Amino acid sequence: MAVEASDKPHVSDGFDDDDDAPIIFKRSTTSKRNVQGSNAPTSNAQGSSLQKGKIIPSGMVLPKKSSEGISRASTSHVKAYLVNSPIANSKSPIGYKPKPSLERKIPSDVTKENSSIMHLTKDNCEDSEDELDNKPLSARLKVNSNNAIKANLAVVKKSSEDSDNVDDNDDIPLSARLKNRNFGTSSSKYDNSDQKKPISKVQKGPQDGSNASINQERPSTLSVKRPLDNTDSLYSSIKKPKLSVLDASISNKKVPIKPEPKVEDDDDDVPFSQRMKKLSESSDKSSSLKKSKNVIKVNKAGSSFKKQATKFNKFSNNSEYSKSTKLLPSSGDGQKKWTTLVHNGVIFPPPYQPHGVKMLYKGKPVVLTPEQEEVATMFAVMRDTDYMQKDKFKENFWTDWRKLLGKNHVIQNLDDCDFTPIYDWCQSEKEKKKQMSSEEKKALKEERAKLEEKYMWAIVDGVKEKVGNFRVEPPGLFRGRGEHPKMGKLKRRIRPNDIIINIGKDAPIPECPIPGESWKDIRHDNTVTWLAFWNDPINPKLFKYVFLAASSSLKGQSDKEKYEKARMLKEYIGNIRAAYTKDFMCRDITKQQIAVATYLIDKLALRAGNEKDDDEADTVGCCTLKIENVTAEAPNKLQFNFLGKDSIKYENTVEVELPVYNAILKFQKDKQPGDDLFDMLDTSKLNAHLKELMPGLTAKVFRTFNASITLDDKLNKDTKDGDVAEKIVVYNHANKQVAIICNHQRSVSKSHTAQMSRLTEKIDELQAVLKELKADLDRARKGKPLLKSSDGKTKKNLNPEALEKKIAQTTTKIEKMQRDMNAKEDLKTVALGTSKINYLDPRITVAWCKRHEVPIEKIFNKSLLAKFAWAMDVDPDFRF
DNA sequence: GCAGGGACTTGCGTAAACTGTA
DNA sequence: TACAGTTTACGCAAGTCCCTGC
Repeated sequence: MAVEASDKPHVSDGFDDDDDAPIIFKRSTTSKRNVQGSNAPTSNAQGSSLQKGKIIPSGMVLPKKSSEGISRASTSHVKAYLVNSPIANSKSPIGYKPKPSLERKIPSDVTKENSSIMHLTKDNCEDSEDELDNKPLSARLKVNSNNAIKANLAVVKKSSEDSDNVDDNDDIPLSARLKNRNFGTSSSKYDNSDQKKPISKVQKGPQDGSNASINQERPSTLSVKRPLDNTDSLYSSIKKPKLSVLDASISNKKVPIKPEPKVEDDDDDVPFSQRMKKLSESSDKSSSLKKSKNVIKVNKAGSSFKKQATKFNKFSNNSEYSKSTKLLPSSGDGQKKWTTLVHNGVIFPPPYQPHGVKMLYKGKPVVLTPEQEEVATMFAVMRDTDYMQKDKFKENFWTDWRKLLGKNHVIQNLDDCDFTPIYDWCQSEKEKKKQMSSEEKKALKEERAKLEEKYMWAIVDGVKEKVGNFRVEPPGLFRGRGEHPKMGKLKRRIRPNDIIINIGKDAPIPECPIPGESWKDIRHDNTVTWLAFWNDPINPKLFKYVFLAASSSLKGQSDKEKYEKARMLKEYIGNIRAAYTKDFMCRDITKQQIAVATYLIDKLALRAGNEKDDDEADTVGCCTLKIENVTAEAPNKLQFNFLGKDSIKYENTVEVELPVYNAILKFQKDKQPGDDLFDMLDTSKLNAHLKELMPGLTAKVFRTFNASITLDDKLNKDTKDGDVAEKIVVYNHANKQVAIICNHQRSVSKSHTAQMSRLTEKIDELQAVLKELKADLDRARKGKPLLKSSDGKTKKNLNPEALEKKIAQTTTKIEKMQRDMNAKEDLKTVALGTSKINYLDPRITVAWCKRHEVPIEKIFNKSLLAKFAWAMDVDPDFRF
């Protein structure tokens, strides 16, 4: 949904019938919340609980507004919670400072205060708080983002300027950079002009049945009609046979629902691919209408999308099976995921080939059996890694290797082992491989591809889909991250009788590729998406699965549902924040802990934090924070310091609301280091509570929501006129903000410093050339002969026009290098990919590219284009 | 209500592939 | 064309969260 900021944006309770009026969100007051209740959430997303007909708990927080959509489900269960929402009925949500409306005060002059606090006092203007309701807390931070973008853009404008504009805080943990931001800043106000545009577009009809939260007051007959100008024509033209996360919420709409045409219902049990074929004619009609509309709008960018579509079509045509870039109808957990499934199982790594190179023990060569040698080689190749500095790694390796050696082996301790001969042999093999001619490399690649071809594809309901990881993991030493207690243990070879295959009942059982062996089991479970699995040899309680690739329809559908659920949170977030704010001072300690934990998850995009076993690395998330992970700094700052997922350090100091600060002090009282901060809480309790606030809501939805809305907001706020390169700078910067919020870090490349030095040198050289050219131009204009070049050579006399051209070329080159250099420095510790792959709704990017004529290939690589094929048809006006 | 099994998503490091430049 | 530098794809570890059975 597009929104543009007015000078005083605020949040309205509902939607104005006036299509042309800007969408205004206004934080609801007590009395209005009941009115909202009549406007059920209709975002095209819904939790599985609804699908399964679960009763919606009475505590459900109502969304601020509904979406236009098509209800395909019963609405009875929705009505139940519409009536009973305590939030809607609450009179004084803020316990410590009674106030009729739900308010967290945003300082009126946040830039001056430089505070990240969200105040609760009444004497702050409602406007500023209202405008923030639909933004992630992180996005409210006072960011130096604009400066950074300007810095990068300035390079384009002023090539000769130095690179002072790059962030100088790259050595600070990503999360810590947040502290420079101001929660509650109005820097990311929606723009009113933006608000208007999309609304008018969206109201023409939901592009994917999910976009819109718009025009809830429309007659129901309108909302259930399948719009002809739906941007996702194929998708839209196909009846979704089952309720999805997306659909159920639509059903919340308290309006009479126009039934779907019966003919479509009959297709419920027909595989999607077949339904697609069946419906292709009708969809063609609508899509052609839609396409013609988009072509006009999209112009140059449109051609890029068309090219992409052609690529997919080519792929599809090459196959004897249909290849869909559209999505399967949703199916919730425990429901049918496929009707027919055919695949060829998995491929095993080749058996170990002994090299016969002898390692040394106390300086003497030792003969090893092939099994012993294989494991010794695994250890030898890790010589240059950090694992070799870790005692636990060596200890675990020694324990497992010793079992293979036997007690009476000549090798009696690891310290006297010298693996250098094996290491050297591996290095030389590596080198040999490197030295192979390109023909040899190509031949090897083709040979491998030929071997693997049959495993690469599965046929799901008649559609050829790529398999993600069809190669069985080879044996190796376990590379647990951080201080994993099992690092270095031998990950044994997986054999066919470790593997359970899942396949369609009528499909041929994949032939076991190892003669004389057989699969552990064959299943025909169509409620799951995995094709095969085996028990993790390191932790047999865990499994390793073979799934379809990210580009598959099944994964795409799941992805889309994820983003729709996050979009739905946008409708609920205001009331959810009000609800937890109310509980900050609750006497019920569990409630209070839930409130504070939810606040942290919302504000800092923390992960939920499941309990962990002792045989895993000691990392934490929100619910598992230990008291030493949070340090209170008077008057109201909290300093976070812990190891999160993958043992990535999270360091951040933020100002919080006083009740949160006090609550943390209370939770820490009388506890010892190592004790849980939230001792009354775990993720299941937290998620159960969240589900009472919004169907399907869990802690991780906040991350998706925060990430996507931040991208949407920043793109729309910061994108200015300019060339594609400038726009990409804006995009990358928005992407960077998201990565910082999510604490997506990467280690600085070893060659970073050298690369920067080289770039600096090159820029200096070009600056010298430019200076010389300018002097030449000056002389040429005066009709004087050119001076000799710096190396003493006589220059060819050029006319002023030619020199001007050269100057322009050199300037452009410098600008590009400067821009690349700034970007490189700016992003050296930030991993942009993770958020792009997992957290940013691709429709935001696609729509932005269309609006601003940026070729989508500049933002999404080949894999992402395939993964997000479902998002490519999005309307240019799409807003998260 | 809880524990644990099970199925999936998220995440970083690195090998492999690709691209630009001399 | 070779090589260095950069980007992408892959591998697999490590999360989240649902479901089931006691």
